[in-house]
Amino acid sequence: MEDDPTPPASPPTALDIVRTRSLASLVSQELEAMILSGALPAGERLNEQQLALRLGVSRGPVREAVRGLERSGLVVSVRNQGSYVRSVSAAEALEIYDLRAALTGLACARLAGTATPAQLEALGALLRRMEAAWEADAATEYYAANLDFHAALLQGGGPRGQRLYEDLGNELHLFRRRALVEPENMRESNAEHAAILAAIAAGDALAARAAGEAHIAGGKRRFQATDASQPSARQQALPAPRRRARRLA
Amino acid sequence: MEDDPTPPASPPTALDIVRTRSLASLVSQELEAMILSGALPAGERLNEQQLALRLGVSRGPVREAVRGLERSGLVVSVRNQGSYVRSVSAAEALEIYDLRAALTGLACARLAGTATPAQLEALGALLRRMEAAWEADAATEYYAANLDFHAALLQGGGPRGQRLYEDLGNELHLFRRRALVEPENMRESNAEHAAILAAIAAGDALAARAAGEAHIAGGKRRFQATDASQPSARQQALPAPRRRARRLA
DNA sequence: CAAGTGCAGGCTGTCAACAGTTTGCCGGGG
DNA sequence: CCCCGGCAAACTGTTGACAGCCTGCACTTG
Repeated sequence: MEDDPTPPASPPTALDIVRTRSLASLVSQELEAMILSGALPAGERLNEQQLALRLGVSRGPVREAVRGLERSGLVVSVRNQGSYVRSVSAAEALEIYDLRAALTGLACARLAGTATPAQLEALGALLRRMEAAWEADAATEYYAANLDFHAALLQGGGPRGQRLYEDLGNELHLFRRRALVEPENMRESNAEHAAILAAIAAGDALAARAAGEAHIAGGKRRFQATDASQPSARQQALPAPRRRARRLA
Repeated sequence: MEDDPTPPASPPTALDIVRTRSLASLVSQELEAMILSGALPAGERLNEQQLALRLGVSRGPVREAVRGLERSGLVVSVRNQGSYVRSVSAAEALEIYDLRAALTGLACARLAGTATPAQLEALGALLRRMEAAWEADAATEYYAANLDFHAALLQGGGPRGQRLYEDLGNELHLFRRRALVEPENMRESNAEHAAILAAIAAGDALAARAAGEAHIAGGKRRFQATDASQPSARQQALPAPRRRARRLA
């Protein structure tokens, strides 16, 4: 979407950012990115002072940001002890897959009844993009297109479900470094994508729902296969017992 | 830890509360209750100073609490302008029903495979409680038992889904004052409850899922019927344009 | 040598104050 | 009569500072 009836879709001016976003929201965004990128691994302790210093702000906005992240499930806090990047257990990861499957199925079903030709064409384009990426063996490109495909799917389902799906996907990143889509899986995964699109295009809500659910279930299966996912009986609730900065002398 | 590995389910001591909960979390809890009870209606502006004064704390904890509520969808904030209790449009309310249906179906399906006799008995007891409430024409009692029944259902599904369901239920309260369950609806609703329990007891995951979804879909239908739900084309994004405290003189 | 105790340091929880922005009101001009 | 610029109040955004708690080390004691 280059330009629109709304203001000329300008790349958000620096001035606009300052005028519309508070420091707390920016810090929240930054922390979320750091967590999802792995710069702050699961179990890591969040030192407010350190983060504030590093981001060049006061502790207030940092605390507000952490509260938000706590609500969204990326962080857990203990009074007088600190906040930690949440670690997701294997059981929780599997449940999250189930939830995403239900959400995806719902979105696909609705999309089967409401999809416009433009939407169908956009989905088809993403499908071809993934196919091309698979043939070129470009894993990261496939990964990006895959993300876009799912986003487009969920967007057709409704705004609330979309946000839920994104949040759950973020949480999934907290189960260790997730295994990226393996090459041999790309083909299987994309075949499922095609099935989803076909059902939507046919206007068959039930089939679309089943295909959407089956796709995420397949992802869950592939996830279980690659990641042995029986590390220890249960992951500890508070992984990093507060690593203290070592005194110099 | 007075005398046991797991202290005898003591009602949380005042000291424990002080020791484990921060002011921010308590304020968050309080604000949430005020919003859900209708004391702070949808669209209402949240004045930080006023709330802080009223709750006897500083603005810091209030701000942190509001950030959490913002993430959970109960509040929307605009920089330099304030925070408002979110108003949910009719379209959003309907989507939320769909999401809850999917979540409930998922939980029922899983429960059909894992339910213990104790869980089945507990669900049965709640069912009878609702029936008794219906015969006694005790709407509030029915309402409470209904809440418990659904909570028990979702509890069997998994902790993450349960929290999601609760959050969505809370959001639903923001669509005006929701109409309580009408007397004639109680019987229909409870029949659906019985169908759910029967399917779970039979261990039929597919039927349980369908029954769970159908029940929420029924709720959606009843919701649409009672609440005309076409108030105006779309609800304004920022309902209360900042009512300013009137000067005295 | 093991266990218990006291102390220092760091960090969180909370508060009060300052700066910037928005809002509503009032008066002057077209 | 309507519109517009200036003004003052209120409120939010942010910061810095203080108090209390927890942690870990060192020392003492049996």
